[in-house]
Amino acid sequence: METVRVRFAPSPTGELHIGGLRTALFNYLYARRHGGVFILRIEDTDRTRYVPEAELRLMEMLKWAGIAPDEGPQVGGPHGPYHQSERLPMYRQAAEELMAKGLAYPCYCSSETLDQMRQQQQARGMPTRYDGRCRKLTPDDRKRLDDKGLTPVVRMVLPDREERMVVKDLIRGNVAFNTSQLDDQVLLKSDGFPTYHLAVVVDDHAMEITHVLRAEEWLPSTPKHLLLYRYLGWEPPQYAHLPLLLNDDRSKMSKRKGDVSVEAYQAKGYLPEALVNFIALLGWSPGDDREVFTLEELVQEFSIERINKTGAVFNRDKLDWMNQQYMSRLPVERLVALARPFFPDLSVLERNHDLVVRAAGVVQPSLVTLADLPSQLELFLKDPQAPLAPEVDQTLAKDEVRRLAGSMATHLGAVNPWGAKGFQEAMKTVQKETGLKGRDLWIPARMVITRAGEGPELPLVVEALGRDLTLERIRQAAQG
RNA sequence: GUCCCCAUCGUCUAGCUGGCCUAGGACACCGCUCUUUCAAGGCGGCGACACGGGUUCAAAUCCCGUUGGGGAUGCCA
Repeated sequence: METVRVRFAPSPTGELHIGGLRTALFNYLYARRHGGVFILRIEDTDRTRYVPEAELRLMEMLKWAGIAPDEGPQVGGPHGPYHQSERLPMYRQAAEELMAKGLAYPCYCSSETLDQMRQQQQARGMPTRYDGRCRKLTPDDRKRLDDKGLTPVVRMVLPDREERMVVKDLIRGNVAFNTSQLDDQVLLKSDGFPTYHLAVVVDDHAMEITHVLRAEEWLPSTPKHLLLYRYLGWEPPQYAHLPLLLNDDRSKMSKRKGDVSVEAYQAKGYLPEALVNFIALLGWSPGDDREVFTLEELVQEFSIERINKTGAVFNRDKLDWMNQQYMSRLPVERLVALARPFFPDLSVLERNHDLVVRAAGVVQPSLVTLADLPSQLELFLKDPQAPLAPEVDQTLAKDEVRRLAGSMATHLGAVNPWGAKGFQEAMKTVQKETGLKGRDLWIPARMVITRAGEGPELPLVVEALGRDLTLERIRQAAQG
């Protein structure tokens, strides 16, 4: 059996879209599952939308997600170059071959002419298609137009006779189109760059792509591609059109309503493993109730047969849950290391590394994203001079609470070894001595130690804080 | 407008070769519990086969239609 070769072919027009990441992921998974090759090809044929930074960042994002390509601009490979802008001669040659065969022709119509044509057609309730007027141009006509300084585009010719084109889609089955609904598609633009339709066919063939896994929005243009394969005498790849990722209102996922770029989720503190796991489950499922998968497990389980046909809404709540799953499984040291970019002041982190790690272990189960860690750690690292919340300030100002703090200082000072258990024991003595109990004891005690009204279980906080810090805070409260 | 795709809880989905489905799981929501705080955790609850026709002893599962949603209709990808 031939080696599976699949590609992800984004255009560098901005940040990598979540939908793009999912397409890349499915291609990656399919390649890995079948011992194939995953290729990255940069479709930079639209110079008007080109964003210089985009390509590099896009590749960084793939790396971040753990799905770096086997062949592509950075890694190279035997089928390069991997930028379409560097493959112009190949497209030109294909276009010329088609023109020589009478399967393509130069078209001199201006965009104004085309706009008008479409408007008129729409007004009459007709399908909007190029009417083919430039097909009839004689060599003399063309020469005259060339001499006028016009640069034509190259359009493909549709079959004379109406014909049924069948796309064999691995996900949707056979999908039939009638060539009478197709258009004399532009293949080469007047700037000499190819359109997507020509470039994708030429490149997929040249790069020996066996399977095209791409978003469903491409399904309607697949018959054009099939026609081109036939015109050029090439064997088309197999197609699988992936269900779309949707906004809450079920329209195609886009900016406007929430974040759609991978960068945005990285910046919010989502873990790549969680994001990948989450989007893998959008449009695909393993067939049982498992939901948490490593990349390796996804590779083992993945199959095109289990991709479904319906578009999937990108649900942030579930992503949060998924991220939390991964957050809670992280080794604490790693958690802290990954969260570094989210600390406003790294020096605090460095000065208190051991404390930070112990404290991170305490708050870990309740973290949703990496970005949550700094704020959750605040009560462990709080500056003694920092202003207090009004209700904390009021409570700590009470004589009764000063006495409580005094009692705590005495009895906690004697705790040995230091820890949650010793703290509990000592607090029993404090309870007897002060006569305080229940909420009257525990809420002020919490405030004495953490200077906050809420937080993780106090014994755990105390254990993580350590003897010295805890006692220091208690003494400060005792003195008022 | 035209063409194409799709249709199970609010969301992601299981169900695909019809009977094991009084439709399972997860997220969200609600309740209880644990916790002398807030979360997290544990337990439970709410909640769907779009509609109408067929086919069949039997349909969420097959067929047709309707409705609804989406996508495509660019010298963008």
